[in-house]
Amino acid sequence: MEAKTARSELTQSAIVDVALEMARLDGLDSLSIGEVAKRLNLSKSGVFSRIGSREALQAAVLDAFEKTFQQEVILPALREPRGLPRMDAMVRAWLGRVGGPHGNCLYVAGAFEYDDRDDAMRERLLDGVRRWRSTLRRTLVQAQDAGQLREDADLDQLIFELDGLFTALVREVRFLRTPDAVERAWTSYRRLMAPMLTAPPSSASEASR
Amino acid sequence: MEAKTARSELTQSAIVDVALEMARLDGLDSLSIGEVAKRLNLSKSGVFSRIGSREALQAAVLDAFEKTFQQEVILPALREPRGLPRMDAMVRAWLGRVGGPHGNCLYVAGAFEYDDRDDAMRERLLDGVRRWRSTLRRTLVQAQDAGQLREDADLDQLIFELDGLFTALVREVRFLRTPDAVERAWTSYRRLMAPMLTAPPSSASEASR
DNA sequence: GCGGGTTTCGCACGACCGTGCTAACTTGCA
DNA sequence: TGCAAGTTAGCACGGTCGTGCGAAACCCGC
Repeated sequence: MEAKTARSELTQSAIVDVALEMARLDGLDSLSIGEVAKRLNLSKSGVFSRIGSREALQAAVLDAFEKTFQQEVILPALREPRGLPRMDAMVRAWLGRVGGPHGNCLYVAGAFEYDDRDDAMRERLLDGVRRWRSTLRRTLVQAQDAGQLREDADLDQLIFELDGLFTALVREVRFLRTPDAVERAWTSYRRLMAPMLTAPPSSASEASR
Repeated sequence: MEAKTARSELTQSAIVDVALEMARLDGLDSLSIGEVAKRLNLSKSGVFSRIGSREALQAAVLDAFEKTFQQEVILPALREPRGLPRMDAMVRAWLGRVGGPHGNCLYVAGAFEYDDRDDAMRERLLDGVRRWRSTLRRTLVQAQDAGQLREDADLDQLIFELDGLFTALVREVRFLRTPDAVERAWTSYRRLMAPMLTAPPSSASEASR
């Protein structure tokens, strides 16, 4: 089960790669070992012996997703200065992702697969979402510290609306397939932030677009 | 397959009832005929012969959901005067639903099950969402006609944000299980509408809360 | 009470699921 | 080169799935 050779690690990561791809399209819950095996020209038990169990595969896929999420959304934003610019960068990266080919977000779509459940996978998903939200919060607090965001801004409310905007965008792009959905989301973001800003010199949130 | 007796219609509706219940919890896609049969103490083929096929059952469930949606959200609002009051009533009914035991919305959750597909069920779901949005639009237009909503309000943008708010709320309540999520959604709704109102005498949107 | 139509059941089929077990294969080290 | 360890395949098991088909049960009009 555990990887002990270079080769096994290679197939392991190939498995997780293709499983992540599948989970993005059909959801974490409809991952099947047999289908993964078919796409890799492996035997079902070959895949199984590598990953240990279906649930372990789902967990590994979630980890892999978290990694790409960090890579594509959070890490680039860390190159921007703390506070609003970093916030804008994160939002820009997030919105950009949804438009792309790998636009689906397991933290969004997974929420609706596991909402009325109570198992380990739901907890895992929750952890991911909580991490993401605490990153948002940290950035917003830094914006407050920098004097860019009003001190009396209700951060919980703001985070609810921001994460809600992301959720809505995924639905709009992938289900409704509205062509200008990303544009609409940008407009929403600006409208959302504007009243919270401390009389910006030239609307930091708008300028960074 | 078709109902020809009073009794058959009764079992038919019993089947759809329990199937709707199940679809609300686990999603339209994980409906299974065997599970429905088990919960009704019927044989699997008994259920099957009544509904014709799994897909027909899903369609019937969707129709039943639409009916309850009309009943619980749209119909009560029609008793309010056109325009903003009716809009507020619809939103109030919607938000109230999510808090309740049957809070899940197939138009929201289903969107994430069928987003990357291209079959008849997706089309059916889309039709439902489009109907709902056109109801929203009609009400907003009536609010404009009544001089309550600014003529230059971007209705498409507003509808995106409103429906997005509903989507976000479902996730917040059922997945995150944030206790005061409905309160947050109300706050969002008021913030969303406020800039669009035509200098209200005493904020119609707030008063109706 | 009996007959005919309607409804439900029992059973079977093939497909796919996750998971074990054992044998075959590949690889790296002595 | 040979041996041991690690990796994959083959196969089987029990389960659930949707779907068909023929027989049983039921209900209603005569």
